[in-house]
Amino acid sequence: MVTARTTGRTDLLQGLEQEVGVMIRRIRRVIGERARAVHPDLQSSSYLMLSWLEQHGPMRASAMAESFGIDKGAISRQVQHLMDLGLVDRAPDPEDGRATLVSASAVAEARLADVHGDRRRWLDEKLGDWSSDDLARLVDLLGRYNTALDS
Amino acid sequence: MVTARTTGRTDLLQGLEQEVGVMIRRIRRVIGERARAVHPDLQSSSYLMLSWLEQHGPMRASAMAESFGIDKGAISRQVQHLMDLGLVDRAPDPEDGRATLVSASAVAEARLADVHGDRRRWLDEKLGDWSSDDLARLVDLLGRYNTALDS
DNA sequence: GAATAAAGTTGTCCTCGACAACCTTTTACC
DNA sequence: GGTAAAAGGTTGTCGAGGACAACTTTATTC
Repeated sequence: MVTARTTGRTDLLQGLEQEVGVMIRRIRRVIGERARAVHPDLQSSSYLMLSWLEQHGPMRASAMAESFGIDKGAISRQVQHLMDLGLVDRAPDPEDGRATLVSASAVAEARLADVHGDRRRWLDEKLGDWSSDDLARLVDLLGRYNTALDS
Repeated sequence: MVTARTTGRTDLLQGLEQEVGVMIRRIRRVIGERARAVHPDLQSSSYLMLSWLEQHGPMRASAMAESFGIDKGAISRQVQHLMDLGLVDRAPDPEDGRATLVSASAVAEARLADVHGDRRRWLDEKLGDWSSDDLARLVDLLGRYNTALDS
């Protein structure tokens, strides 16, 4: 198992890649459960998008495609999915007739608030022994890592 | 944007979830490129599995399913894919007639060594400003996070 | 020695992103 | 001011890849 004891940078990258690989596979379950808690038919991927919308406010589909680094066609379908479930609202962008602004609906906000409560309980259960410092460090490092991959 | 300044634990979880979501989407591209560097027809997912095998030595399919937390059927197909490309070897498990031990082939080891060189150059380019400490911390925290998700 | 469990394989289904063609609106440029 | 190029979205098609379940083969258990 790769741990912090591993000193070489090459080995660290190796470890990073593997943890990411494991994470990609494992996280699906957790996100999936959370998505179903918001709405039984909500897809995992759309849940992440909805959560993003809730925190960042109304935005264009193209901006989301940019943020997530995925195809605009995929975004379009996700938004449609969220519309079907009544979890997002769409409004024409006053600044650009081609664009529409997507935002989390009131229902979605309420459901997400519930889920955040559940998540808090989950946190206490699974990550109870983590300090807020560790948590903050992980979020910070992940954010920097994501940014670094961008360029 | 959520940063380390965010203090509440609930907010931290929110940030973690979002960074993980972004990461999952973005990392696919990088892993995909790396996979193709090992073999043009190698799938991303199989690359991660191969890399795991190289570092952890021969293991059963069931052990991999356990490690990755995915279905044994998926593992079976991935191993088959790697066999088709000549990147893994299979040997009967002397301790259990039902099981087979899967290991990275000599060819795979050689290719992976090349790719590790490339990855090192990529590291210097993208994460050049990261300290080994930061890298080690990220790997460690990710590992602990993955473990926490398990239970 | 029959019942149960575990290791793999295979078939079917679903999620989800990539790529490309296309339509609409906006912007740029002459 | 009119045409060309670019940007925002939608939709069709495809492939990767995991979930679930049925099934075969070999171990284990009582």
